[in-house]
Amino acid sequence: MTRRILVTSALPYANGPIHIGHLVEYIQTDIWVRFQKLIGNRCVYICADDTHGTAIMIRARKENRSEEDLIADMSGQHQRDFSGFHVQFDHYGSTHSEANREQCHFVWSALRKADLVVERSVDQLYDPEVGTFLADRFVRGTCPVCGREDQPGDNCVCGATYTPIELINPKSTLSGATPEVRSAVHLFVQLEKLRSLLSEWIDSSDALQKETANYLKGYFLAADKELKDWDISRPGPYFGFEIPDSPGNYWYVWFDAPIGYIGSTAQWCQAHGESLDDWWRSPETEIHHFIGKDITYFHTLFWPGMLHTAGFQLPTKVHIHGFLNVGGEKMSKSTGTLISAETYLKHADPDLLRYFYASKLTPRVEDLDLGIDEFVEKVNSDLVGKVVNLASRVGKFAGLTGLSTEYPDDGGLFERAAEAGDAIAAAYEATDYSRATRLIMELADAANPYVEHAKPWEMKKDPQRLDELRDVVTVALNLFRQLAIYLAPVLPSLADKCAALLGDPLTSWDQSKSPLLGTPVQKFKRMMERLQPEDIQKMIEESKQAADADAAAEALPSFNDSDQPLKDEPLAEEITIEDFAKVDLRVARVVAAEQVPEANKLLKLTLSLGGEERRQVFAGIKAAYEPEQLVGRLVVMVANLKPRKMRFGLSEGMVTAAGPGGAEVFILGIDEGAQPGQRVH
RNA sequence: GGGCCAGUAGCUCAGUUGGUUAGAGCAGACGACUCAUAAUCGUUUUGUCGCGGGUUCAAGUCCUGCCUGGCCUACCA
Repeated sequence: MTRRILVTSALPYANGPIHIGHLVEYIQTDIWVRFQKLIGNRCVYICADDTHGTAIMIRARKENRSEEDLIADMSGQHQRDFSGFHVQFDHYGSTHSEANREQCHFVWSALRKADLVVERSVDQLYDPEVGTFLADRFVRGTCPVCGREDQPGDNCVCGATYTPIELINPKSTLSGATPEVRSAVHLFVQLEKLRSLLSEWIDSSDALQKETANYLKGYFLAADKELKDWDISRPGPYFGFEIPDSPGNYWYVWFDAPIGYIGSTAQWCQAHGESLDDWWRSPETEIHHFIGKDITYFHTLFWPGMLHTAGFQLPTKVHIHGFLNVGGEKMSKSTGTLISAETYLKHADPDLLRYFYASKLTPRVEDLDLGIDEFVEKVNSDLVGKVVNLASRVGKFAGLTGLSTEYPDDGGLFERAAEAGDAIAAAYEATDYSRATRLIMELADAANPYVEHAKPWEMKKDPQRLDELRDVVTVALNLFRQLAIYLAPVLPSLADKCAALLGDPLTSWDQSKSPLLGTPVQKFKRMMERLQPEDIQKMIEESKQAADADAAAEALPSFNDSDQPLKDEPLAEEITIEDFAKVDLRVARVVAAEQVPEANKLLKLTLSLGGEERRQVFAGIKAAYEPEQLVGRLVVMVANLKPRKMRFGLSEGMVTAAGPGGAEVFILGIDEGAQPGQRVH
């Protein structure tokens, strides 16, 4: 029976590029979807960019462009990266779409009708400079419990948890300003009213891995605790959808993000003449969400509550995976292990990472580790040494012989591999890809000795033995073809290459059950390159450099320079280097500075050009500098300026400075190490 | 503090409801082959199955205590 299955991955946030950590999930999901399609189920893979929230708003401002422009840009990048890793969505939408707004309105009115929404005033920190309320992660300050400085807004390394309002000396990470406490009305969903529904769903639906169900029951749904109300609004300004019956308030990004699954499906339905109800309101349809463990509660409490209230089907299964570590450590920018999809693709084949993740993924909520040596050894040994090599070692003969018209005796290898198909399929179905790849490699391990013992290279030397040779080729390539089919969900491009070699598209799992016979074989081409440890090193190196560059850029103040000065005083006429050389600029040290009581603007400076050389200069900087500030400083002077007799004495040069005048005068300094008397070239 | 998971050969792991001398792949050693991307094939070394108790005719497998490591502990996308 054909199942109808809707599959989603979590929506990537539009505030950053896709990295190899994200890819665990998209590859996990894509493998499952490809598997479902291969065995003939009706399966649709839906995703979208998650675009709303303060972070997007702030970043758009910083980059001086509209949010729409920013998210369009990011969505393009995301889709490019996913496609680079052969992650194939049926539809990729955006939470910032009319389709999604419509669904949000619908869910919202259902929540209102069910009387689940309450209003309450909330005290929150507000950044007066940026003009926005601050989420916890946008505040840092001193821990009220242990006194450590520069701690996050909600907890401290000492283990204490608190609210940002309790922080001592809080600072906004957006502007550095000191936030003030302001109160605003927020809207809450009363989850407690949905307790029995949620309990029952968690208990009896089989939608959750056992450890997740236990965790939820023990922690959130414990008998002695109430489910807290869920704050789903944010006061403006906020990049998102305004709440229709609460002007000035916007839905919190976590309200409209999961609804984005539905909104994006609606777009797909629109484009393909499908009915949304068939996919979200039909008990005939399975709904599978793939998510990371960090967003468990959003998908297992709030989301089912919303779905149920709005009359949608509850998820059939929420598949939760752990995080990616690299070399046993958390990924980090500074060590270069937070490798972006883009960087990876410059140095290695995406299928290798797909295979490695597959070999590590189980149905459990466990973190997985990308060990660099392990990665290289695993993919080279399994994929190149075993699988591809099987085709490669008979590839040259195959062009001559083609495939036999009857399947030869292979000692039962093909049949055993065909029988293994069910167990492999069951492992894919259960998202136990580790098991699936292990079973497949057992088959590959059995196939290579066949070729070894058959000795096709001896047959090739004897024209009399062409039929025998053809039989060996037929067996080897059919065993290879089985492997390619079984691995097709993981390695789509290998399946394509196998199909091209044999002139027979791989479209169905059942093709693994009967051998391909009586057809010619195309000229063999290499199907996969070995991975070199240096390839990975290059990725890490490049990521590290990118991180350093980012950090450097971050450290700089944002350069938002006005164009006014240049307008006030346009550039002078072009000169030659000779013209410039006429001006003798010298480093000089201010050895004395004094007020000139009768002058309105002048200070009298004594400048040293080193040794005994002294110049007396009157400078118009009285309003900007105190004499004491200047003594000892190095300045740049025009040393060959014709001396000018002034009312207070002779001025023997000029100190260079910029600014419109008055108090706005800035003397040119020079970096440490320069010596008085040196010329400026 | 509480909860969950894991601890099996140098490495990554498999060991179904307890049942014969505990397995695979990789790495190592020796040998073979040359069709193949220094790939492959054969033989082969290595384990107090974290530690201590207990149940049983029989425990890596069940119970219990402990040790070690990891993860989680509601407004962070």
